[in-house]
Amino acid sequence: MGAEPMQAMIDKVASECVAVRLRMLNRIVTNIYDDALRSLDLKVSQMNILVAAAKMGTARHVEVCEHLHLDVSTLSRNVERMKARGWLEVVPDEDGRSQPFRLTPPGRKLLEKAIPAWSEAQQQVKKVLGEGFVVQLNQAMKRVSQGAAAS
Amino acid sequence: MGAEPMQAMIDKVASECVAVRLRMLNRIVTNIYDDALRSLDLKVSQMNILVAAAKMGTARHVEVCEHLHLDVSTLSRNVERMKARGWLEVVPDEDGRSQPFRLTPPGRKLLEKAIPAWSEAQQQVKKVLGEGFVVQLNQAMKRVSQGAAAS
DNA sequence: AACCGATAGTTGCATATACAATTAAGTTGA
DNA sequence: TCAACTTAATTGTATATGCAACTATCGGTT
Repeated sequence: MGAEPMQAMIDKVASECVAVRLRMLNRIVTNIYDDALRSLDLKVSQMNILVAAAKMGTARHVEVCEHLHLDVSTLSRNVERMKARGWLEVVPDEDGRSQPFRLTPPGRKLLEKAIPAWSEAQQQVKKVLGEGFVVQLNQAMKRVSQGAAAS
Repeated sequence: MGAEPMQAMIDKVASECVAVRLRMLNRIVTNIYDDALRSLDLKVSQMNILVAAAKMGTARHVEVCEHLHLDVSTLSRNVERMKARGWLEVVPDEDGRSQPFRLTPPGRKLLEKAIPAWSEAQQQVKKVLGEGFVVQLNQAMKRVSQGAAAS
């Protein structure tokens, strides 16, 4: 395997690289959801955070990051933007280090308005990607979530 | 389906949204490849462009964008960075609008050095995601590439 | 009480991404 | 020929992302 001519290896990368395809699909799918949400001035990345907050009630950064496999600095900036828009608010906490946040009423309202648009995008994406892909995606995420904890 | 209580819908988004999982997996997988390539000061996003250029010889922006499903403005900035690093160069063209580019010798050299690191990351990712996922990913991309042309 | 290590978030910096608007250049039709 | 349209790429603006370094706070030890 190590002695293949270079051009063959380049062809192999082009035709087999998981990252290329996953990143492409991510761009395509993200754009479909973002299109559906555009009239609400909401992006799917932010909707994910709204949903996480809605589920958690009071959300700590680290918990959300573990849940979404996001770097804490990324979440910090995202939450900042969403606080500025009035969708999230900080909840006081005895621990002076932590800045747990929760949905504001306008944030919840927005999430409720977003759900019909989400449903359309979700349906469209499932149709395009196929049921088999969705099943495998869920399984892969389960595996990764377990494996990531171990590393 | 339209009359479900809101909390149930939020739970549904949290548990079923394809975008959430695909974006998570994209972050995780991208980080694995980027880790493997870090010593070369190369990211997998840029490696993808090097590979496309290597395959195409002389690459026009629009062609690369169609191939990778990338917005042209995104590619423009990426190519800009990679030209600045000496990995790509513009090829003169009769059409004054087009700025086709190709690998420079250092760009090719870098790509060759990157391939062993890529192989390790690729192997690791395939093991974590499972063969079933990779098969479905390839199929989904085929479907999307055809469907995208029609839209 | 003072120090030390761990933990929670933020900030500096760089890249990646896309939409909208713009610039530049080619093409076409009156 | 020149105006209108089209095509190729860049630029303005904003969000998303992650690594490294930093700040602030908490807890435990001495």
